[in-house]
Amino acid sequence: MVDACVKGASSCGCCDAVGVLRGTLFLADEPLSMDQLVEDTGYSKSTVSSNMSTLERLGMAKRVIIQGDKRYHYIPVTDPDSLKKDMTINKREEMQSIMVALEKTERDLRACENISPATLERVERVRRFYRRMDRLIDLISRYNTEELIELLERGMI
Amino acid sequence: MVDACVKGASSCGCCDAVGVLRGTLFLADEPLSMDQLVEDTGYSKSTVSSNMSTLERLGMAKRVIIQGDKRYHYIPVTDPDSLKKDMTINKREEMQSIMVALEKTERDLRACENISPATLERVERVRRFYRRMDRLIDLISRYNTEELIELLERGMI
DNA sequence: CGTGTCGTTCGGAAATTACCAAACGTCCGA
DNA sequence: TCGGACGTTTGGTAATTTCCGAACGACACG
Repeated sequence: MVDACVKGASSCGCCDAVGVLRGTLFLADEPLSMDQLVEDTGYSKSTVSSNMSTLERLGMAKRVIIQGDKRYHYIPVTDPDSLKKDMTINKREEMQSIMVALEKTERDLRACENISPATLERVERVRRFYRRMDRLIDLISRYNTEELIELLERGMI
Repeated sequence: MVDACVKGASSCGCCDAVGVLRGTLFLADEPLSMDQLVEDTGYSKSTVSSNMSTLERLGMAKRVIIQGDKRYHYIPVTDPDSLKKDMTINKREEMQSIMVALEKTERDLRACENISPATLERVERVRRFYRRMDRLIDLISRYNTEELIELLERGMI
């Protein structure tokens, strides 16, 4: 399980520790303090601290306050809506940055004297594609998973 | 433009060179030989060779034969269907590996004596979520982008 | 105001990764 | 069968990244 989290983490550019921490948190029975994470994972306190903040930033973990304990405790984020939301947001940002670059490239190409029409056409086509994909992800984020599946299954017939 | 490709490459776990090569290829007017890629990017022949094969494996570039030239030439893959296909395939594989891990974890938890019901419940919930997402991506891969947008826009009303 | 507990930040060491140059294998023509 | 053009594979090195321990800042309590 931890392995799968490590793989997932590395596929979104994070180091192994992020995956290990996520997996540990995910399998824990109760909210874990930083000391417990240090003990369970074998990483140092500083490593746990910095990587837990990236987990938090990515929306994969949350801090909670335990009554009568002044330390922070972490819980894994597991509700479907949050998970789906994070997925779409990440994908969306990726799309946006590519689209910005494509638009700039298109402008540069047009400004240039001896442009190759084929290249320009290619840039345009890819830009159109990304614009569509962006729109698609936007639409997908407006539905919940159930609705989407139902809608698409209905469309298949 | 090349920058955006580099960012995109690093977001799927590839090194910068993969992005640079992809961007270079994308902006080129014609199919490029390895020598030209070496010259344009400044990387060594060995680096270009190995990274072009990963680009090929990822479905982002293709080899073509130019008449009267025994060297390989590369072209960027830019048609929407291929791009979408690769996106969904990659996402799908990611899902599958997480699901396998979740299933194994669930089995292990059940086999264990003193399991926490809360943990088991959490694993089940997340697994259900991933199963749904997998189904969703499967459905998405069966349509083309236009159809999907139309279907979802219609559903919005 | 000290003191102790927590969590974060910082500098350097260790491990990993990316890259290059050289050696190697393969294919083709002479 | 030799020689040359191409592309791939293989150590070795340089650069990056990860991680740790120590120092630091914040906060609560006596």
